[in-house]
Amino acid sequence: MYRINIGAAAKAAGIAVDTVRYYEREGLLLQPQRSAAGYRQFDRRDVERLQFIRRAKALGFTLSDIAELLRLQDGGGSRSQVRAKARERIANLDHKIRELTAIREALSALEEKCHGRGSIAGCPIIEGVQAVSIAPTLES
Amino acid sequence: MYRINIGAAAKAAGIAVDTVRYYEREGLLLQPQRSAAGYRQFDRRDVERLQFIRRAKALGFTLSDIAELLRLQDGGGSRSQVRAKARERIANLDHKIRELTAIREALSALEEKCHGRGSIAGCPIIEGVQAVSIAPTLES
DNA sequence: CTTGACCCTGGAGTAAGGTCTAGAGTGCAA
DNA sequence: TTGCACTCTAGACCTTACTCCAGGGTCAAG
Repeated sequence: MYRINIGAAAKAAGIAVDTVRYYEREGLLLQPQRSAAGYRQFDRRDVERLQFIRRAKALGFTLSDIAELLRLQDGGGSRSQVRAKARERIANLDHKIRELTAIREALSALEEKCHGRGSIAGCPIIEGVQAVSIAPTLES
Repeated sequence: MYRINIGAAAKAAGIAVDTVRYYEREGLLLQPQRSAAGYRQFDRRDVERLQFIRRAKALGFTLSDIAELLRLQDGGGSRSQVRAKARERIANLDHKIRELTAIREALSALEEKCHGRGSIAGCPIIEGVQAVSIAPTLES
C-alpha cells in the first residue's frame, strides 16, 4: 500500500506542508487516514487530489470554486454542472482580460505622449491621469 | 479660500471618508490644515490629489505605486521617472493579460471537449485539469 | 438648549490564501 | 542513547485596501 506522510505528499504535489493542512481545514481534502501516532497517511488518490487543486488554481479557480468542483466529483455531480463552472470561469477571465486591456491602452496612450525629458511639471502622464475618465469597466 | 471638511472632500473625490483618513495614515496625503476644533481642512489641491489617487487606482496602480508617483510630484521628480513607472505598469499589465489569455485558452479547450451530458466520471474537464501542465507563466 | 449631522481617535475586523510559531510527541540512524 | 528530521495542535500573523466601531467632541438649525 502506498501510504506517505504529509511531507512526502506535499512534495509530490508541489505544495507546502502548511498549505496541505490548510486545505484540509478548509474542507478541500477527504479526511486522511492516521497512523497510530496520529500522523496523516496519504495515498495516491490524496496526492492526485492535491495536484488537482494546484492545477485548478493555476487555471484561476478560487479555492471555493475548487471546493465546489471537488464536491461534484465526490458526490457524483454531472458534467453539465462542471461545464457550467468552467464557463463561468471563462466569462470571468474574458471580463478581466477586457478590463486590463482597456487599462493598458489608456496608460500606453499617455506614455506615448511623454518624451521623458524635463521636470515633472506638465508631465503628460501625470496630467493624463488627472483627466482619466473612470469608465464602469475600469472600476475594480 | 476654499476649505472644506473631510466629508465634502471625500464626496468631491468620489471616495469614502474612512478611505481618505486611511490614505492619510498611509502617507499618501500631505498633512491637511486643521480647524481650531481639530477638523481637517482640505483645499482644491487636496481634492485634486484624492482624485489623482482614485484615477491612478483605476489604471491599476497599487497604493504604493501611487505613493511613489506622488512623492515624485512633491519632490520635483523627473518625467523620465514617471515614464519609467508607467512603463513598468504597462509591462505588468501585458504579463497579466498574456497569463490570463493562456489560462482562458486552456480552459476553453477543455470546455469544448465536454458535451455536457452524463455523469462526472470521465468528464474531460476534470480529467483535463489533472493533465494541465503548469507552465511558469501560469503560476501566479 | 436640544437635536442631528459631522468630525475626532485608536483599534478591530474583513476577504483570500496562506505562513509561521510554540510547545510537544515520533521515528530512525549512528 | 543521543540527535535530528519530521509530525502534531491551536492559534497568531501576513498582505492589500479598506471598512466599521466605540466613545466622545463640534456645529448649525430651530
